[in-house]
Amino acid sequence: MSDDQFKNVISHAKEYGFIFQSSEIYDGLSAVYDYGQNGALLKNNIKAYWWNAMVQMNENIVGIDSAIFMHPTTWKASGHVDAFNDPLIDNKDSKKRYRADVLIEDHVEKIRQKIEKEVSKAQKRFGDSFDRDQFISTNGRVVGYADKMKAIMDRFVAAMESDNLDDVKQLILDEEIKCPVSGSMNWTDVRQFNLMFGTQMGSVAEGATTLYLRPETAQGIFLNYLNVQKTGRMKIPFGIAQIGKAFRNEIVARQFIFRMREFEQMEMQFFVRPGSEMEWYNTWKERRMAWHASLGFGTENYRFHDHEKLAHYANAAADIEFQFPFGFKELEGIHSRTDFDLSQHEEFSGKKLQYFDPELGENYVPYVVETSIGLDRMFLAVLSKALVEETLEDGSVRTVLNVPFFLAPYKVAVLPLLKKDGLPEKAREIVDALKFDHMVQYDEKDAIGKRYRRQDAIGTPLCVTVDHQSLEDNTVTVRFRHTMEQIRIPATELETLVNQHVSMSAQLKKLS
RNA sequence: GCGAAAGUAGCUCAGUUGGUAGAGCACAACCUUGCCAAGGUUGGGGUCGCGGGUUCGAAUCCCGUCUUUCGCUCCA
Repeated sequence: MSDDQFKNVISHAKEYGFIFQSSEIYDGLSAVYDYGQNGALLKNNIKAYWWNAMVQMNENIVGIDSAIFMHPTTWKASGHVDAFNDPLIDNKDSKKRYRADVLIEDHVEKIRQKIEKEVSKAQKRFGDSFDRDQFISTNGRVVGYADKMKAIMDRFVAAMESDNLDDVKQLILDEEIKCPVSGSMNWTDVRQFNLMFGTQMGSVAEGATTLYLRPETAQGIFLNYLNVQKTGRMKIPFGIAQIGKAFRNEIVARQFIFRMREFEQMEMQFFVRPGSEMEWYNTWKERRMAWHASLGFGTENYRFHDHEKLAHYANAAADIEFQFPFGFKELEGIHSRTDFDLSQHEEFSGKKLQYFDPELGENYVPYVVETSIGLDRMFLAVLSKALVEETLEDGSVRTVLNVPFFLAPYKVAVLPLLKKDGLPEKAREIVDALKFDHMVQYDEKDAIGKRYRRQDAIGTPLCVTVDHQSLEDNTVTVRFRHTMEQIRIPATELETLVNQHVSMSAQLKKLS
C-alpha cells in the first residue's frame, strides 16, 4: 500500500468520525488523537472481541482493571526508572543522535585500550619476569591514563546524579570527543528524556510524592497476582487480562495513531510453572496468531519476528507484525518474562509472591508468558485493511469499509425509501424493535443509493429499506454491504437475520 | 531533536507580477424522486494554521512559531 493510500485512511478516519486530532482548535497536540463517534464504537468492538476471546472463552483467564497511578517503587522494581532515562546528544553536522553516556563510555574504553597497549609492550620487553599488577600501579604513563579514566567517570557520574547536563556536555567538549561519523565536535546540548510522564500527588509545598503515569499495564497485573490467585482460587497455569491506558513520553511519536504518547494496551499475563514457559510461549504465539487470522484480512499480512536481542526481563520474545500502509510493523508482542517481575517485586516489597503448587507440593515464583497488543495499532490495522475503493461493473467507484460484521460501528441502517406516505413511521418502528440489541442508524435524507454508500463508508453491514409494499405485507428489503445484494423478508424475521449476521458469538465459536 | 515538504470551507483542491477569497463534493431547508454517491431552488460555513515584519495594500514576500507527512534517530 502506498503513501497515498495511507493518506486516504487518515482523511477517511477524520471525514467519517473515526479519529480526530486532539485539541484541533488549538492547533492540535503532537501525537495525541481522539476517537470520534464511529471510532469509539469500532474500538469498543475490538476490545470486546479480545476480551471475550481471552476472559470469556478461557476458564483459567480472568480480567482486572487496575489504576493508572501506582506506588512509585513499582517502577524502580520493574527497571523502568533506570532503563527509561537516557541522556541524548546530537551532532549538528552528521545529524546523528547518540546517548551521551555511550559516547563517554566509548571514550573511556579507548583510554583503557591504550593502557593495554602499554602493558603488552612492557610484557614483550620484560618477558617472564613481568609483573602486570606492579607495572600498572607504578608505570607513570599507565597511572596517568588510569587517573584520567577515573576522573572522567567520576565527573560523569557526579554530573548525572546532580542532573547537571551542561557539565556532561562540557565533559564531552573537554575530552574532545568527536562524532564517529562527521568527526566534528559541533554538538547540541545534552537533553534527558524520561520516557515516563511524572506528576505530583499531594501538595507540592508539603513535599509531594512524584508519581508516574504507568508506561505499561503489565505491572498492575503483577502487583495483583496474589490477590487474584487467592480470591479467585486460581490454579497454575492461569492468566490475568487487562485493557487500559499507558503513557510514554516518546521522543518521536508519529505515523498517525501507530505511535502515540497516550495509548491503550490489551495485555494478558499467563502464570506458569518454571520450566514450562517455552511450551506456553509457543502455545500463545499460535493462539494469538489464530485470533488475528480470524478477522479475515489475509494471513499474508501477518508474520512473526523473533527477537534476537532480548530485554533484561525476557528469555524469549517475538512480535506479530502486520502489514500496515507503511510496511510490516509490530502489532503485538509475546514475551517469556521469566520470574523477573515477580522476583523484583518480592525483593523491593519484602513480601513473598510465591505460589504453592499442590501437585508438586512446593512453593515457587511463577514464570510469566505475556501477550501484549496495542489497541490503537489494532484499530489502525483494521481500518487500513478494511478501507477499500471498489470498482463496480458500471465503472463507478464505491468506497467501502469492509470490517468484519461483528466489529462494525453500526450493524443496521433503516431507510425509508421515501420521506412520505408513512414510510418514515414504519421505519422508526423497525429501529425501535432492533435498538435494544444493536447499534441502529436511521436515515431518510437523500436518494436511497447515496444512503447505501454513506453506510458503506462507515462499514454498516446491513441496510433495511422500507417501501410501500412494506406497509401492505410487512416485508422489507435487506441489502448486504459486501455484495450489495438485496433480499426481501418479512419484518418479523429481521431480528433473527441481524443476529445471525452480526453476532460476535458465532465468531468466537469459530475461534475455539 | 535534525533535515526536507506541506498547512486556504467538514473533505479534495484552485487562487496569475502583492490589490480585501473560489470550485466540486459534503452540510441544512424545501421541491422532485420506486433501490446503489440522481435533479432543482435557497441557505449556512473561511480574520487563508498562529504571531510579527516589509508595503498605501499580504493567502501571496521575509522572520518566528505550532501542527502534519517523509527521511534520519529512538523504540521493553
